[in-house]
Amino acid sequence: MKYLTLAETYQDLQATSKRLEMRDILVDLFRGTEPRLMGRVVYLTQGTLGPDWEGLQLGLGEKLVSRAIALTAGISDDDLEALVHREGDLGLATEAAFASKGPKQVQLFQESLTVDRVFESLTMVARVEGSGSTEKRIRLLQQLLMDADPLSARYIVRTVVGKLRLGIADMTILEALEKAFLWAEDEERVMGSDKVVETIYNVHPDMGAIALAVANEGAEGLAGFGIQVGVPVRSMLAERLGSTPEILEKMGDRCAFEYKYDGMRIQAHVGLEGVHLFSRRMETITSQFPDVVQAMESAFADVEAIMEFEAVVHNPETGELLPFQEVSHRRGRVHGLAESVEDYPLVLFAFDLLYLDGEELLLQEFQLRREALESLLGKAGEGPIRPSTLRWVEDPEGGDDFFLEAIAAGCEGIIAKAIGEGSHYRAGARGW
DNA sequence: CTTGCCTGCCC
DNA sequence: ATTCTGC
DNA sequence: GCAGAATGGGCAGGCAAG
Repeated sequence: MKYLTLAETYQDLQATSKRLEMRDILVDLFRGTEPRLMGRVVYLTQGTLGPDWEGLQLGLGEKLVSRAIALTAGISDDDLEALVHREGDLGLATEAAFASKGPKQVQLFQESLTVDRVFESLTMVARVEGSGSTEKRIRLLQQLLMDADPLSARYIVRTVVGKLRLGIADMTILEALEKAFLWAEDEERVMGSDKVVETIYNVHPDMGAIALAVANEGAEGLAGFGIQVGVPVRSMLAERLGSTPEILEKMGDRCAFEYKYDGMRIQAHVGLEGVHLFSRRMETITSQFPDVVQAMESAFADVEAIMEFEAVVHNPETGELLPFQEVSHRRGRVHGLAESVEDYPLVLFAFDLLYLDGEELLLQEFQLRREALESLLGKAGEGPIRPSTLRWVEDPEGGDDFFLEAIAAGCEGIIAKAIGEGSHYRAGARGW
């Protein structure tokens, strides 16, 4: 498959803002794609090269990509900057530069770019490291752009800087996958009626792998993708509500209030093969938190579980909780890990349990998950792992006190959580 | 060796 | 994280 | 109400340059 085919599809997508139309453009693309290529096509359309937890980074942003473009098009940095200003973004500027004096001129003997070539080149860019790697990354991108027609160049550049701006993202791609491979040809349904693919994606957020499976095997391909220790579950998120009446309307008269800790979210997976930690955005952060790994190992031996925590730096002498800024010193840390563990000691407030010893708890009501969590934590004993502070509420009007209490405890506020019917864990959605 | 740009990811 | 837009 | 894009503050690491 030519990359230009993909680029033309992207152009079509940009031409409309109607979501159903966008979805159908993607459906046509997917149905016309060799199954073998579906993983790569979907990753590129997402603007990635693999699942988030694999941590591939291109390591090129606006500045460095600009250098590659200027070199390839044979224009000065200043000229390129002027073009960006005129055209609106770096992708369009590249297209314009290539169209007027593009490298197409030297292209008589080259084959046009394929999806494979683009994907593999970008993967190479992501893999380079060490001294001289910046230069090498730029050169690799330059070589790729050298063979690109103007339209392809627009989207390659946007992919690398991480701003495809197609008007579509995860949800639309998932719906398109569903329609392309699970619906009969020409079938029409209410949008989002089944959401089989999305449901799988929520517990196995690797769209390339899912696309490949569903393109090759249809619905049966989805069988192998259930919730699994070691694979992150998409986080359920909170939305901001301004007032008690709003909370009442959203949650009904009975709900739970919980401290909203000013820390960093960690999804912990413990199992027979060790501990895995993931960030809210499904990045692997295991090696950055050896203290957390150790705490999990000693608290949850012989257990298989997926739990969610808010990690907060505290003062062990006073028990005082410290603000987000403190825990942010630990994010991304590779050097001086032992010192940072000392300097920024963590408390881990457990607030949800998604999986326990072969049992999926995602679909259970909040009370049940909370009970299971507390009983699991009961076995953990003393230590940095604690249950989040929670209050079952009969009368939400009385939430003001709890709010003030949370603020006094060093928290950002409170979170209202629905209970009872419909209070399952809504992975990937805003529901708290 | 130190400094500062650049990138990526947390909120 | 928040804010804005279009459907 | 949802999906997507754009934007902000702040931190650490990797690398290039001095």
